[in-house]
Order: sequence, then structure tokens, then C-alpha cells
Amino acid sequence: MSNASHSAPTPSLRRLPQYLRLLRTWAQQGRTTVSCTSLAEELGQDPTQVRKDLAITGIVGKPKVGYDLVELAEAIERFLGWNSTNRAVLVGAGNLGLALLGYSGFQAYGLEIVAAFDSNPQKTEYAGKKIFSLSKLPAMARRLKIRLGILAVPQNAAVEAANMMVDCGILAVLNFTSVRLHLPEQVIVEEIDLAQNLAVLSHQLAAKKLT
Amino acid sequence: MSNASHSAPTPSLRRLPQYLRLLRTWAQQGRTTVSCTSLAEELGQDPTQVRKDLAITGIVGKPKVGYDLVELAEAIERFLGWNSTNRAVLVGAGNLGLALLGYSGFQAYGLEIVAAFDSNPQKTEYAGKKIFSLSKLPAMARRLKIRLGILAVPQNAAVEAANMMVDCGILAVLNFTSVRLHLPEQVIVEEIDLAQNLAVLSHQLAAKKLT
DNA sequence: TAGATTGTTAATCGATTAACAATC
DNA sequence: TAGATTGTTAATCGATTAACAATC
Repeated sequence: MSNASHSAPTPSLRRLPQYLRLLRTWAQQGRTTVSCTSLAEELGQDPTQVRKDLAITGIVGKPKVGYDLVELAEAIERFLGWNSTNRAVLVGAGNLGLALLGYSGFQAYGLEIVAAFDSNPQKTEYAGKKIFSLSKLPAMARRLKIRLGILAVPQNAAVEAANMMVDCGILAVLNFTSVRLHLPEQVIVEEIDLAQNLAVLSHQLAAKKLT
Repeated sequence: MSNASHSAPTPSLRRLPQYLRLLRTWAQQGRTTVSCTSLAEELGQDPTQVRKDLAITGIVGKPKVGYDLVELAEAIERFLGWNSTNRAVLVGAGNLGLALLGYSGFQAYGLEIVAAFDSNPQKTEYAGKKIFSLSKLPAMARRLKIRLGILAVPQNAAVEAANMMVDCGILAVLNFTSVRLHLPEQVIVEEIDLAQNLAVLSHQLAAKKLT
């Protein structure tokens, strides 16, 4: 398969970071090749599924040998757009916002928070990153040509902040609020909704109780 | 369908909190009945899908009328185990841990963090909640009969902390680390992995760039 | 060579969507 | 009553899993 640039299955996309993490660990241990079998075994998944997932990145392996580890890791990174850094703005510097701002792991996922914004002008810095008044967002986002926005404001400020982001030319929003946003359809929105995870977990837990 | 206690489709489980949130909003506005049509329209989903999702909670509606709002909300809560509060311990009081500890929205999801634990004994309190030394975890978790653990420690402490939780009799783990845990199979693990969301979002963003 | 692994096609499974009778 | 909505069965769609030829 030469080109699979758009509409990859979402489940596959969600699994790719898992493979990548494992590859990075193995790279540090000096491994140079990997097989779908070994990845599948370590992650408790089906080898064929792993093979299909990797195939969408365009990687080509060698029968009997597997894939070149570095080549595979780079193929995944390229496919996810993690080879070049995505610069993002963070809107909302409350507890969650600060946690995100202080998180150093984003660079491994091709993400860099270049600035944070909050309606409270008292907040000016955290973890070496500047926090600006929300009113500065439009000018800065446009000047820096930011395409990604992280929304971590209180519920009641969500709609307004999201619209502001869109007006700034932001094309993708990582939405940490539980407010359903009605944005123009060309804007990509990814929801981070803990309630969904809790629903799965607590239903299973409640079911177990009855057994 | 009278009883659907176990093995509900995960996608349905993940959608139930969305319905519940909307119901609560509408309840405040004084509405007393809802139809699948109205829920579906508001959430941009298929009405039949909504009907099937609601059916797994055991709710019964009236043709032409819809569902009693309060009855439906309670059915969802009961089905998810959110009618009684699930008490949880939080392990790891770093940036993320404190954000979780300070988050007041959990009670709406039937969750209460009763205590936090950290390897650093300097930390003693946050947002009115006590933070204890990690060595206190086993005794307290057992005494309070805690079944749910929230794991928010650094990567390198994840495996040990998770095993500690299991030894305390914890049955379900909300895993905020990106470390793959190998726990006994009866322990329920729900992964909160931002990398998965970022993969979906940044791949779509990268694809858009090419268009 | 023999056997492990890739790449691909076919079969299965489960979730979503469509169709429609029942009913308030 | 007529029409909107539920509950349920059937059809479609997409993802996972199985089967197998190609190959290093």
C-alpha cells in the first residue's frame, strides 16, 4: 500500500502510540529489528491486527526478519505528524491547565505548548512558561500561526473560549471540558472526557459486585 | 429487556454519560420528558442508537411521549453504579494528582477521592483533602474497604504503585500513566492515555495540511 | 533447506443504521 | 383519529480475526 494519507481507522490510530512507546523502549535496549509477533505478544493483541495497523503507516517489512526498528518508529511518527513539532496554545490555567503546562512528556508526542492564557491576569508564569491575559490570545495565536488549541477552562467559559480559538484560525481543539462544542465542521475536535472512562470502569465494578 | 447486567457494549457505556449530562441540564430547565429524537439531535447522533443505548439501562418509555426525564436519569445512574458513591484513593500527588484531587466534578460521576498518597511526606494536604505517606496506603485502603484506585505517579513508579494497590484489595484502577500494567486479570484497568487522543487529532491535522 | 514472518484475501464478529409493527 | 415515538427485527457497515501464499 503506497498511500493511505486520509481516513485511517480510528482504533488503529489510537493503538499506534502504544507501538511507538514500546519501540522507543526497545531502541534504548539496543534492539534493531522487531516483528509484529513480538509487539503483539507484549501488548496482548492479535499479530494480524498489529500488522494491519503498521501497514497504514506505509512501512514495509522483510519476511522472516520483521521491521527495522528505527525505520518503523519514524514511519509511525511521520504518519501521526509527530516528526515535526505541533505548537499549541493552552487556554485555561487552573489546576488542570497548570498540570498540562508542567507536563514534560508532550514533546514525545510532537506537541509543544508555546503559551498559556487565562482570564485571571494575576497568573503570569508556570514551569517556565508564560501565562498571558486571554485578551492577548488572538494576536499571539495569529502571529505564531498556531493551529492547535488546548481547552482547559471551567465549564461556563468553554463555549466562548472555543469560539475565540476558532476566530484565531485554530484548526484543531483538544477539549478537556465536558461541554459539547458546536464549531465549524472543518475544525477538528478531540474530546478528553473522563466521565466516559469512569462509566466503563464503574459499570464493570458494579457488575462485579453482584457476582 | 429486563436484565442486561453484564457485558454492555463499551461504545454504549461511553455514550451514557453524555446523555446523563444533557438530562441534568434539561432537568434544571424544567423539562420532565425526553425523546430519543431530541437527545440524538442535540448530540448529533442516530436516534435508533440512542434508543438502544438507553434500553440497556432497563428504562421503558411511552410511545409518542418518550421517557420520564427523572426516571431515565436515575436508570442511567443506577446502571453505571453512580447512584451510590464509589470511594477511591489517589496515588501520586504531583501536578496531575493535585488537579484530580482539587476537581470538584467527580461527585456527579459517583466518585469520591477519600485520600491521596505520595512518596514525598512533605505533602500533607490539598484542597481540603489529606495527603498521606505512601506507606500508609495498605492500612487505610483495607480499613476503608477501598475498591478503586487512581494511579497518577511518575512512569518509573507506576508498576510498584499499581502492585501495591492490588495488594490492598483494590479491584479497579484508573491508570493515568502510560505504563502498561500487568495486573491479575480480575482487576479492571481503564487507561487514560492522552497520546491516543493526540494521535487521532494530529494525524487528522497533518492530513488536512496536505489537502 | 525449513521455518518464521510478511502481506493479503476471506470469514467472522459486533456495532451501527434502516425498516417497520405496536401503541399512546 | 393521525402522527410521533417506542421497541425490535433485519440489513449494512466496518473492524477484528483467520487462512494462506509469498519470501527471505
